[in-house]
This record gives sequence, C-alpha cells and structure tokens, in this order.
Amino acid sequence: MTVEPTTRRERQREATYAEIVSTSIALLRDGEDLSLRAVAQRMGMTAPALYRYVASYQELVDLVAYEVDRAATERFRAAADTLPEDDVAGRLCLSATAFRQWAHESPREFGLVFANPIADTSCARREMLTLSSSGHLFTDQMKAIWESNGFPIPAVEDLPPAAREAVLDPLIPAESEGVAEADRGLLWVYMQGWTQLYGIVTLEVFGHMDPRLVESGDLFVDTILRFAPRMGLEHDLDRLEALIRDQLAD
Amino acid sequence: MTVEPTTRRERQREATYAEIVSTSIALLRDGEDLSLRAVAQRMGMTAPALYRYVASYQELVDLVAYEVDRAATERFRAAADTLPEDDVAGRLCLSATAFRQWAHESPREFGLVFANPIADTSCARREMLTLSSSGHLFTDQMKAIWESNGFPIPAVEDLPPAAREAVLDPLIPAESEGVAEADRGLLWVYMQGWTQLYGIVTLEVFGHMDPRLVESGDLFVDTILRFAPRMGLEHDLDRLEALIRDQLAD
DNA sequence: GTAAACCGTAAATGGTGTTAACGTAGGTGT
DNA sequence: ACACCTACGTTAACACCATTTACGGTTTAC
Repeated sequence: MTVEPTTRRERQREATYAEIVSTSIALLRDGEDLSLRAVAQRMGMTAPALYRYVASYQELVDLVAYEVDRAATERFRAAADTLPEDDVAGRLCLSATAFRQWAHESPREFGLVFANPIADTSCARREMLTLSSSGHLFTDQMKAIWESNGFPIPAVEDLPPAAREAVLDPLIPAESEGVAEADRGLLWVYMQGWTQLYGIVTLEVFGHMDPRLVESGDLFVDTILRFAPRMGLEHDLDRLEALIRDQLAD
Repeated sequence: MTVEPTTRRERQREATYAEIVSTSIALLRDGEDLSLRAVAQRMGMTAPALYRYVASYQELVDLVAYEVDRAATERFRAAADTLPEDDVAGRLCLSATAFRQWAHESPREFGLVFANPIADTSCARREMLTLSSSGHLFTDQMKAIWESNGFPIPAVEDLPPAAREAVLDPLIPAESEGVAEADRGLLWVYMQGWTQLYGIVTLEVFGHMDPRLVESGDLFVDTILRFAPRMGLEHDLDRLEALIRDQLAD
C-alpha cells in the first residue's frame, strides 16, 4: 500500500496522471493512434503540458502498455473463472484463448504491450515488464496445474547455466515466489509454453499466416493441445479442445 | 522472364526504382529510420518526387521488406551451404540459426519483414507475402528432410477443414509445388515449426525474455531441439545441438 | 506575506507523410 | 521541323508529430 501524503496538490496530480492514462486507453479503444497531442486535446490541454507528467512519448507508451496489460489480464482471469477452481487445466486453456481473442480484437493494444521493442531501452522499461500482470497470471495457472498433477519438470542443475540463473532469479514476469528453488524447473517449462503461445498469437495478429487458419483457429488449438502433454494433460485433450473451441465460437 | 520493351525511358524508370529500394536498404543498414524524405535526400531528390514511383510510404515499406527478405534469405541459404547437400537436418538447423542471428543483428529489418501488420491492408500485400523467399527456403529444407527420412505427417483428410484448404491451396509462402496433394500434411508440420521458430525469435528480438537467455541462446536451442523429433530427428539431437551452438558462437 | 515550487500556456524547431500547382525535358505524331 | 503530350522533377503548402524554451499564474510552504 502506498502511503497517502494527500496534500491536495498530490491528489490533483495523481488525478490528472490517471486521466492521462485513461484518456490514452480511450483513444486506442476508439481506433485512433496514441499521440501526446491527441491525448492532450481530449483532456483540454496542450501537448507540452503533458511533459509535466511524462518524460517522453515512449514513457507514456510504456505507462499505457502496463495499464492495458493489467486490464487485459482481468479478462483472461475472468475467462478462467467460468470454470471451477479445481479445473486447473481448463482454466489455463480458457485464459490462453482469451489472450488470443483479446489480441485479435485489439491488435493495436496487443502490439503496444507485446510487440514493443524493449531491448534497447534498458532499465526502467525492464522493471515494468517484470511487473507485467499477464505473465504472473499464466505462471500462477501453470503452477496450479503442476501442484495438482505433478507433471515432470527439469531439475535446476540439469539446465544450462544461463537458464539456471534465469529461473532462480527471474527478470521476466513470473510468480517465482511460492516456488521452491529446487522446483524452479517449472519456470523453464513456463517459458517454453509462453514462447509457443506468444508465437502463434503474434503470427496470427501480424497476418503472417493463412487467414483461413486465423479464422478457424485450428493452428492455435493445435499449438495448445500439442503443448498440453508437457503439463501432464495427455488424458484430457478432448475435453480441453472442446472447451477452447467453445470459447472461440463467441 | 519479363519482356524488355526497353524504351530508354522505361530503363531509366526501372533504374531509379531500383535505386529507391537500394537507398532505403542502405539507410536501414546505417541505423537510421526509413522515411521518404531521407530516401529522397540521399538520392538528391525531394520527397514528393518519390510519389511518381510509390503510391505511399507503406508501399515503400512493403517493397523494401520484400527485398530485405530476399537478401536475408541468401544468408540463411549460405549458412546451410557450409554443410553437404545430404545433411538435410543440419542444413535446416543452420538456416534457422542464421535466421535468429540476422534478426538480432538487424532488428529493424526483422520488424519490417516479420512484425509488420498485414491483416488490415488486404490484397496487394498478401501477394507479396506469398512470394516471400524465406518461407520458401524453410519449406524446401523441411521437404528435403521428409524425403530423406520420411517422418510421419498427418493425412490431409485428418486435418480440420480450414487446415485442409490451407495446405491444399496455400496463401502463405510455401513451396507447395513438388508436394503431392496427398502429402500436403507436410505443410501442416511446416506451419507448426514455423510458428515455434517465429515465436522464439520474435520474443527474443522484442526483448520480452530474460536477457541472459537471449545472450546464451539456450531457449532457442531448446525450442529447435524439441521440435526436431517431429521431423524424425530424435537420433541426431546431440550433433544438431553442437552444430547450432557452434554457429551461435560466431 | 513573501518566496518557491508547480502547472499550465504560447511560440518555435525540426521532423513526418501527403497533395497541389507548376515548369521542363523527353519522346511521339504529323 | 513543329506541335503536343506525357513523365518527372520542382516548390509551396497542409496537417500532423515530439520536444524545448520562455513566460505567467496559482498553490503551497515558511
């Protein structure tokens, strides 16, 4: 919890700060593109005034991306919540499917959050990335599956050195708390899964795939189901496919 | 072969047309970003003049993307050519690794070619995409592996309807000529593989991954090796890993 | 009450894609 | 050889964009 040294000025500042973000999100939702001028205009301000709140356009983008990711994650979580708590596998599948659907409905937002080069700008942006909520949701859900059916994970000492460091002290959004160091091989499986989910969705959204397959979602379903056995779900494939296809039909 | 109604004027036009593309590529190589003004300036022209050759900025981008892809594909092919013709598996691995290295060395070019939304603008861009050379290279190489060791592929009639259409009449760059209709399940395997390769590389380039794993390439290697068995290469994994890691060391 | 910090403004700089109007050279038809 | 017309380049302008500067007013703090 943040302390609230609510000096009235601070409150005002926080308010406009929040309004900047919400206005930006509204802008994107309306299909226009994000720009300082556009945001300022919607708020009845001039563009330079925004520099009292954000240091640059890129910082605004990062800020919005973080918030968009947070909001989208709520959708992924809600999709999972249509299933009972103990259907851990079904919940992950529905969240993944919601992720795909969100990406297709909001390709601009998707691009902002997941196709925004981060490597070059180093420090501050990485921190935000590490806090990103969707990553935490998916790791949590995979952990739930693992705790429920104990699928095999690689031993930490069997991983390549860099991979070992990466799972012991993660720099990506992952709920490593609550996973014993000896069990961190689970994070390796998570990264494998996230790579595949990210790949299929990005490929679809960017249009580098047969539109008929995007429409039907067949390659997406195939990707999910082919990964499921790695989480010990090989006996549940038919049911999971039905779940996914059912949600895709919306 | 294009007929050459070489009316001297036509020749001049083709020449400047080619110069526009080559200038754009040089611009990118120098780390500056692609803009009509910058291209025009480098050619000793003014920006509006370029509109005699391209209809819009986006068209220039597509044009350049196509050419960049063509050039990059030569690198992927050259990487494969360090191995004998009959080492079909090794050749695919080296081309995939070259693809990854190219993406990291030239992230801007990579983004241009592979992270450029295509879905919205429909017709003309799709055609270029279908002609894209890198896709043809990879399908060719996988076909070579299949012809060499005959790994199992799904029967066309077992595929979902949309997938069946997609492999029988592909809208993505794929060398479907030379593959009998009954064997088009091979294209399905290709799409699965391309999805994974695309996923891991895009994830790395956009920085949404632990930098230590990007540096070491461990997750990339893992992705490739985990897919290899689907191409009947389960007995060759150690050698392939050595090949890949060797090339990564450059 | 006065000084300082804060928050907004207008003006200006240098960049972008794009359109319109205009001139001028090159090739074409008679 | 002359007229014509088309293609190609120009300049000027429009509408955006991020960003910096200098300035004025308001709110807070001492």
